[in-house]
Amino acid sequence: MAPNFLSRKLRNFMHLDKIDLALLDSVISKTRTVAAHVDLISEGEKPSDVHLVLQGFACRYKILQDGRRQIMAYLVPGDICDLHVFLLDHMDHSLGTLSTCEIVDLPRTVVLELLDRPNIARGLLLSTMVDEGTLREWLVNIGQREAEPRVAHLLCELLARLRSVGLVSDQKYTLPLTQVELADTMGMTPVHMNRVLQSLRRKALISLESNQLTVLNSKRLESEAGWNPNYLHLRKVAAAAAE
Amino acid sequence: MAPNFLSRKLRNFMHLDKIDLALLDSVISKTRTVAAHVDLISEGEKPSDVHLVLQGFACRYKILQDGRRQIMAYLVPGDICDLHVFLLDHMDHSLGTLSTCEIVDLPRTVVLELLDRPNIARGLLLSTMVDEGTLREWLVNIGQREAEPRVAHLLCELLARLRSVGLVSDQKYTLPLTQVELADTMGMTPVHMNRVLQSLRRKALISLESNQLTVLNSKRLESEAGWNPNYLHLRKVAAAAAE
DNA sequence: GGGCTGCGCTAACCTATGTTAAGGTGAAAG
DNA sequence: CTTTCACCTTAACATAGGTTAGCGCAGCCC
Repeated sequence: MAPNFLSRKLRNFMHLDKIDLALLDSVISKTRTVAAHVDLISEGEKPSDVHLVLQGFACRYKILQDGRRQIMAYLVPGDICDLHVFLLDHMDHSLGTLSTCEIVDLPRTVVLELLDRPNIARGLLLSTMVDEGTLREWLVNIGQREAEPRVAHLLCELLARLRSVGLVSDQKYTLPLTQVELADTMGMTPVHMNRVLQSLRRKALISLESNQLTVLNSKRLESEAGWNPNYLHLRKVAAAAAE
Repeated sequence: MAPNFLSRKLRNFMHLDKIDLALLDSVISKTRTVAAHVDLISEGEKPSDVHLVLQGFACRYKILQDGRRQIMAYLVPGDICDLHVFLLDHMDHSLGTLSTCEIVDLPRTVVLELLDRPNIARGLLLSTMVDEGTLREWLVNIGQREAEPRVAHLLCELLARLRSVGLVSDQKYTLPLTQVELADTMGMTPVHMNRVLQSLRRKALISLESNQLTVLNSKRLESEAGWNPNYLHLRKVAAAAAE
């Protein structure tokens, strides 16, 4: 059975006991596979389930009148979205897959069941707050940093986030995104995104081919990015033994 | 006594009964005045109280190593920040005043008291979600829009938000910010901020003098901005009678 | 096998925005 | 009354990043 990325993630924040872990395992049993570039829910719709990503990359995004798209968040394995979404009666943005994904739809009742377990509840709330912090950091990133440090920052963040759920080995992770999608994330054009990636490669900070991203020199990449991981609030539990 | 901006705001989302209103009134009795440009809490500190703004403008912001500042949110009268902040053990950003402010510090116990009233709790949760939606919209704004529509968008948002708490009359509101602060909000330089404001004035879309902003032509300002207020989720209760 | 199509890459050119510098005004301070 | 200081304003110049266009390659369909 696939590792439970949700419990892996929550254990970055909280200790979970056997019962918690069993509940989390049961919750992810009904997976569905969603193709790339498919909406899980679209702007304007009434939210129904909470979505949990177990594999692949999904995102939040908005499309403007003129067709420009801004990707506002990546959802990677272990990420759960919109814990409290039931309160709203229409989505003000869309949620869609970027790559092929394994998704779990959590109906309201199941969410409430999870929130009944104190440590799971705290973990989920904390990870919601981390999502918000991440959003704020993205705003800073786009508002203040020039293109190259901006991209470097994103790559550092993904390294940290994916590592926290065990998806990094050897400073390498899968980045199943096209340059157009990266550009729409960073608020720049695909042409410029390409220029930046070339430059990062030329400086031997990263390598990226066929969706495999390797951080070749994390020290320098981080300093280029002005990287400070405090907003991920990951220091709580140092060790996270594999399942 | 000053109007209770918190209950005004919550009544945009939920119906509140007499007991709710009385509780909200009692909660805002211990106000303190904070001078402009003072931190309510700084990055790295352990959060203690939840802060409520009753008058003036405050903001969330971060400062980068090189001294650049990004303002990530405005807190205007009625805004409450970080309902769940007690969960975190250090702030990943700062909270500070922009103008002179009236602030209420809500200790944990008072917050819990508020959350005990179901309609207040739902209202607070909803307004937290609106804050998040606003943050996402700011990301889109900075990521995708050019300077002039970007500023126009901010001014439209403030018109809507301040109107929802009764602080707009005659398409006019108080904007107690310098052009430097506006620039730090919009991810641009003060010089360019000035150019944009001049241009909006020349087009007779706004007037702005001594911190009074008037929207002269909201139709055209909104179309310039690509304005869509759906993310404020304000349509719930149409009427909001004054206290 | 030939033609699409999506994606990465590059070049030449253009423009929105940043940079630097300096003058003007009004309010506060001495 | 004079000085100072914060803020607004404008101008001249510099550049990061946008725009447009085109090539090459790999995978896929017929």
